[in-house]
Amino acid sequence: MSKQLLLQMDKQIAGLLKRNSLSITDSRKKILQLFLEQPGALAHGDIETKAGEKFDRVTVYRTLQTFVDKGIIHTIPTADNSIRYALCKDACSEGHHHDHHIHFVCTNCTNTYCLDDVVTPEIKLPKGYSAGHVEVVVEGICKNCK
Amino acid sequence: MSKQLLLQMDKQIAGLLKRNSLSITDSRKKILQLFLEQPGALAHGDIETKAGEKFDRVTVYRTLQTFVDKGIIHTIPTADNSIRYALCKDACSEGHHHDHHIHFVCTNCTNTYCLDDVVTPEIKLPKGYSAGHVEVVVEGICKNCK
DNA sequence: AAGAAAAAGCAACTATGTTGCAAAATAACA
DNA sequence: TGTTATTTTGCAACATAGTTGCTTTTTCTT
Repeated sequence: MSKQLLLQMDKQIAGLLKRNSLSITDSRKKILQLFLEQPGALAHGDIETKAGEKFDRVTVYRTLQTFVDKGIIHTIPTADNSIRYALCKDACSEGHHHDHHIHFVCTNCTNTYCLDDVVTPEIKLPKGYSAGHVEVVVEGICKNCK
Repeated sequence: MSKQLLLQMDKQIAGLLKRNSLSITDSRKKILQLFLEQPGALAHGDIETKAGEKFDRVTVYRTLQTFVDKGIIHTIPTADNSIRYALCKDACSEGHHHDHHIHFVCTNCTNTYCLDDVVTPEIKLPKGYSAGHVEVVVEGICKNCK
């Protein structure tokens, strides 16, 4: 990556942190950068591997938690019990997520993607049940692997 | 539970194990019984607590894995990263699950239910993506808690 | 009932996640 | 810009979750 692009990204990251009234620290910058560079979602393990040489495990956990609380990233549940995280779109704000898109897990490359243009469908529930949040995860082959 | 009902359940359990060519052991019987008694899904922790005084942790892990492999139970992913297990309907067989129903997590009682009558909707994916399995988890209030 | 096969139990280990506290970095402000 | 207050980090210790190899016990087969 060019020096200029790095500087630009640094500004973008700093702005994102400021907007969420978070202090700007090395670990937060590094972890946000990982998300911005990555098209899909990241599992905690990925982040620890990629950023972990520089930062303590605990810091990674706490940083991710902070980002989730602030609505900067959101979690994606998967069948193999490994939570993945992905950047939220602008509409998300603290304590008020708008994650009405579905998630896609590629069984070939194992990447997880947010399909931001695919909204979760209405689900008709049996009598007596009332729906809150609806989570849809589709497994299949992504466009890069087909 | 009456003695007669227990005997009947024992027969049902033994049959289920035999049909899946599994040997009939105390732990398998006990764990299956837990699933049959329980309306909702069970997390590993629940099972370890309820059956764990009698059985080794490792046995519980291996038994659940065996049941999943045979298609006797299936897993339900949840947002809090705790896999839950529930009995499969008859249509499931080894390596070939027919879990086209959705799952419901009650935010009040925290129970997880299979809504067997609610089938997963068709999802229209962007160009290039091909869908395999679709997993839908709805959060809300169940009919017992409303 | 005896031998073969499968499963359970045990021990040890790895991975994952959490908490309290002291040290270091960041922010606020004179 | 330097000083203090606040926030965040790193460390240590702990708690929980899950795995693997191996021996003993149980179940199955005949």
